[in-house]
Amino acid sequence: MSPATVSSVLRGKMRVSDITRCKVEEAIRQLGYRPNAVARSLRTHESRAIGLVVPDITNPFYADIAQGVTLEARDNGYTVVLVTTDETYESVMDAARTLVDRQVDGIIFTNIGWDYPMPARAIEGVPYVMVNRHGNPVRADYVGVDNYAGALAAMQHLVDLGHRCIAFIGGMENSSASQHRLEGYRAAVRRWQLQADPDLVQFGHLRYDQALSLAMHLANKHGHLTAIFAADDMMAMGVLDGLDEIGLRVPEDISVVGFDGIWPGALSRVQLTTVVQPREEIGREAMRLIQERIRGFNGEPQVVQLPYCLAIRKSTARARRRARRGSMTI
Amino acid sequence: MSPATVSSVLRGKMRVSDITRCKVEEAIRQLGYRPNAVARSLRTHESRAIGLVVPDITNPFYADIAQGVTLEARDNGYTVVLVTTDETYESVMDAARTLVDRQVDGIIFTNIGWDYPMPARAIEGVPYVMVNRHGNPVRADYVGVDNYAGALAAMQHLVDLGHRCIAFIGGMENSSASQHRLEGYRAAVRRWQLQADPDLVQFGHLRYDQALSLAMHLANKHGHLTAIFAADDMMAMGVLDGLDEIGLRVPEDISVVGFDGIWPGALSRVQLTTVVQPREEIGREAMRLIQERIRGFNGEPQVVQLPYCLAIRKSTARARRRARRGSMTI
DNA sequence: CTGAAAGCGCTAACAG
DNA sequence: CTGTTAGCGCTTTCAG
Repeated sequence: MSPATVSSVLRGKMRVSDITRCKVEEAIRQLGYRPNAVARSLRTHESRAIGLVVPDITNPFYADIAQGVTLEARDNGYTVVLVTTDETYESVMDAARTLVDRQVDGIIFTNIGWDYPMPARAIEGVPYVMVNRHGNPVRADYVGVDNYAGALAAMQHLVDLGHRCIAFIGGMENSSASQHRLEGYRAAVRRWQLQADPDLVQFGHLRYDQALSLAMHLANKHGHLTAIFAADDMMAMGVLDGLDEIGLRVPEDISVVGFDGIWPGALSRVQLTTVVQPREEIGREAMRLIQERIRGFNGEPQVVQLPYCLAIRKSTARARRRARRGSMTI
Repeated sequence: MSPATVSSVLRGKMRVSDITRCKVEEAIRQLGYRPNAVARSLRTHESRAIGLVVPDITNPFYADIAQGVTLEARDNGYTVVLVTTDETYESVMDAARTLVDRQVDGIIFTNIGWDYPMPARAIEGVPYVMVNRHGNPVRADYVGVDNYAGALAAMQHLVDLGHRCIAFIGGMENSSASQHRLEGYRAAVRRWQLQADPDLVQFGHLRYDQALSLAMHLANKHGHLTAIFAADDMMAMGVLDGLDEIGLRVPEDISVVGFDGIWPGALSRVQLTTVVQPREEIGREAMRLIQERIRGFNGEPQVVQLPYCLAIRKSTARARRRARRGSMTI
């Protein structure tokens, strides 16, 4: 039996008679034959693998996205090559190069800086999509939520509760997501004429510990501060813990809102109010977009904004004047 | 210039003169040439890729292990192919087949059943290591902690606090990790003559929601119950939330101990006492073991037990008789 | 020290 | 409908 015939059977081509097809299938079963995907890739220039670039798989936000990507990939016969970066341009490009060298059919980038000169030479010709952050201007397909509107909704919620002095703790300054959330915050400050002190805007670089100390600093310095809006849940949880540390109660003394909707925020002990993103669905959608491109779709960059949703839990409440620490109750 | 020469330069062979080496390197830079890893793999029968099989990347325990694997892989020029399973034998074998077809150099399996007939035909010849669970008997390299001793330490801590009626919520029954933790629990029951009721041992299958309802059930049914030892932190957090739900306070009414040491348990709102495993290090060690095998090491299966550590936080306290719900305080 | 040639396992194009 | 052939891009003998 010729290799070409076997190949045809495997690929389900219609050019082979039912009788030989059966014989081939039988032989395959007998010998336990498994085709070599690497040889196939070399020949067809298609690896059926996609690269997934995340800064930190340890953060449930990315883990959830990875879950979505992985499931959707499996359903479509794709395999996922996972690469982590340290958020620097160099490491992202390294990741891209590795992936391209391995001939992945496409790359999904999550959370990379919007000032990166993508597509760089490293990924010439390989389709890619951006998740959660996009470039400036948008040069590739993007999936995420409307960060501006989400932030505005969070702020609106706080304003409805009577808060007038609200701090914002942002993530990475070179990220479209952070910038749009900050714009949402600023729009709210203008629209409802909230206290507008530049010192109320700080950047915690998406890190729990930085947010923790920023929260302590802000709360101590600004006696009127009654609410903090953190640009992601990791930071929001840092804020919660920082506030605990200086004896401030949430939500009685200070309200806290996060962004993302990772599961630890929903624990009954935490009950973080937050703007929840459909993370797994974002991952799946990214996988769908990349497949379109792989199949040759060549239209303008698509921007897919999935719906967010404000989960009002127990970290927010009506604004009340804070009792000063160490003073008598007024 | 012949391809052979270029190849020699790339592979750092000593057979090429410095002068041509420079010329080649220059040309490579000029043309932005990047070698095709797929072609190389086909030729050398080495893909420099390893497969990582996890049940659920969304669980921080696996995410942390994946982080360790990924970092160690990157440091050694390996790439990680991530596959998720649904914990069934079939899906694990599917994952293995996919990985083997793609010619990965080795596979790291986390948390697969110990009754699986590994090595199965699917992975004949491809080295693999098991993380957190091993087969029965041990047929491959394994990395984890001493689950028996860890469980015993957790129990000892509870006994030291005066607890005599302690429930155990286990994970998967067909897992070595769960079984060893259960043995630790049973040894403690015998050694310190604790209350030994078979109904105090339940299985929550590593799921938050199942542990949540089991905790409510156990606490309601067993009035003397003063402590619960959950076989992993996800379940322990379910226990915490279940207890909250029926108005029981932790640790005043009931103490809770977990296993793993995932970060959400350390939040100041949660403060879960737990047996912490060095998860990232476990991932790194798994990657190291697999590389030894890939390099041809062919000795007996190695069992690497990394040190655990009991983190005593705020979910455990001295045992006290519980006030019965709805009754007056005694 | 360098080049020519063979071939990894597969698929596509072409003949029979 | 089936078999033969050529090559995907690389590495590795083996000659020169």
